Amino acid sequence: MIIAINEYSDIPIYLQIRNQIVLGISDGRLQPGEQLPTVRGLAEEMGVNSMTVNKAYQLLKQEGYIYTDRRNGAKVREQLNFSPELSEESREALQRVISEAKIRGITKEDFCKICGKFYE
Amino acid sequence: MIIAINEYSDIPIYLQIRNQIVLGISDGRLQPGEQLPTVRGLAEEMGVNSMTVNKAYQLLKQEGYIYTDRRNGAKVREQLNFSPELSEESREALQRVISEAKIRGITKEDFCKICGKFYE
DNA sequence: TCTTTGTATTATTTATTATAATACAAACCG
DNA sequence: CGGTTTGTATTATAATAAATAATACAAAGA
Repeated sequence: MIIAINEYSDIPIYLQIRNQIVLGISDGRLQPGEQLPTVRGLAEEMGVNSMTVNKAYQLLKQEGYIYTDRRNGAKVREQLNFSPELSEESREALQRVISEAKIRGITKEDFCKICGKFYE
Repeated sequence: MIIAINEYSDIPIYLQIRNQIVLGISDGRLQPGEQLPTVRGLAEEMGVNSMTVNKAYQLLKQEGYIYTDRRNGAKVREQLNFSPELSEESREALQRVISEAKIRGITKEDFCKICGKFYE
């Protein structure tokens, strides 16, 4: 899976990496059990420091999306056993998005249509 | 309107202020044309630096939510004439939220229900 | 004139982010 | 066994962002 960063974004690189991998898992481009690039390999490919990639992997590991093995690298977890509820961070982010939507006059129905597109 | 900040949040104070004011506008706690607290007043009330509040107001002004007057302070804009579409930032944030929701097994229907709650 | 408003300026401190250069333990490979 | 590759730890440094502090200014109302 191609991971590209936007150097002009105000989102830190390590978070952009984390976000893209989570997105890849969610849309199936990364399968459960699939091998991720090595820390050094991805760092070189992206032109960033390997510790920056490591930071992203540490976060993904802590969040339960991946696991790592000293020898075998990082893999997507086979069973992503999360609770079927949004995290606190996501709920707050969603509230911010919806507050903007309301101000812009986007109806609940239209908003759900937009969500549907992201759901595919 | 009460503006409270979470000092343990990883969101900068000036953004927390900005977010709460946008939220207040969206749910009607702040009405169009309504006077906002003064920069210095709000800073003292919240126990933060006045330049931090000023930074939030600058952002809100730039985004088109409020306007300021050297003598009369800051007010919510009467006509919030935004395009009826989400900003790029909001769309990206929504995509991140939905990617997490999908991984957690939350269906599109359940997600729309959650959105409905935020819409009131 | 005095006060209050947002704003500008300058400096300093703190925290975060990113890079750099190594090093280490574990485990696989030939 | 020796060499290589893996994630990880360490230490230092640089760059940037965030927050505070202390003033000062122009505008405008009382």
